[in-house]
Amino acid sequence: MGAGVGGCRLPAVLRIVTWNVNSLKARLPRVEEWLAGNAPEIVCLQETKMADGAFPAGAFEALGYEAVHHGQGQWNGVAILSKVGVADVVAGWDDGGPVDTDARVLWATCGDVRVASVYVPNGRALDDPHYVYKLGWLERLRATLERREDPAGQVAVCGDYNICPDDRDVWSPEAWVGNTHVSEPERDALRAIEAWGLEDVFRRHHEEGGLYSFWDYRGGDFHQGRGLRIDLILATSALAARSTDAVVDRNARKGQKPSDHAPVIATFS
DNA sequence: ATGGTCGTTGCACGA
Repeated sequence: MGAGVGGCRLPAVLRIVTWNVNSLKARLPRVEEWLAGNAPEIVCLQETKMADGAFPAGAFEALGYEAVHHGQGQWNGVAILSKVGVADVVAGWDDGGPVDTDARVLWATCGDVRVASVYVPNGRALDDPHYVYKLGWLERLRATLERREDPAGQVAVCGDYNICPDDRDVWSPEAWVGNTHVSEPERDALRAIEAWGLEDVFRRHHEEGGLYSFWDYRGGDFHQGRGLRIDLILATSALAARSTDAVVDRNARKGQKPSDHAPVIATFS
């Protein structure tokens, strides 16, 4: 597909995936298997946990993907894989602000979509300095969108936001009171990003709650249904208007050596 | 969830 006549190389259907793989080194066999079976056009990965020199670009090339990676070593790390081209790559912040040694954001234009793969800081605890870093990081992302991107264009900001947009996205809102991922400042920061002109594509297709993308490895959380929806595909209205469906592939959370996150897949016509 | 596991790298910490 995509090799049509008349010079049109864009596929009729576009699927955008976001997946926190929790170490691409540990996860490569699972990721390769999943890509071979699903073959989405654009994939945003987070927590690759490797340096750029260790990134297995050849494995993705063999599956038909052009790949770009922004890593730092053993923590963080984000990547974009594309069957529809990669252009205008921006790794990290380009706003001239303070140096951020964490590799958490990567941009590329893939076909007709401007794509970001983001790994928002966890925050750790409401009284932890890392929580302040998280809120500042989200504001920096919002300011980058405002300064550099076009809200009237087709933009997808995909990744692990480490925020549950609302209580429908939390297995037990009561158990999470006082924790990160659900606090009002975090949700306000996410809403401020959306207010620039982005929509939660999965929510567009699923008003119901109880559908999650992350389950802690501990305590059998996956089998107990104790999950969070923190992996989001945010799209501008021009792109969201093309969306026909969005799903979480829970099967990828099963079996041997799964990531603690499942891939989220949005389909566009 | 008081913890529970799995990833990193070492013999603890991050998610």
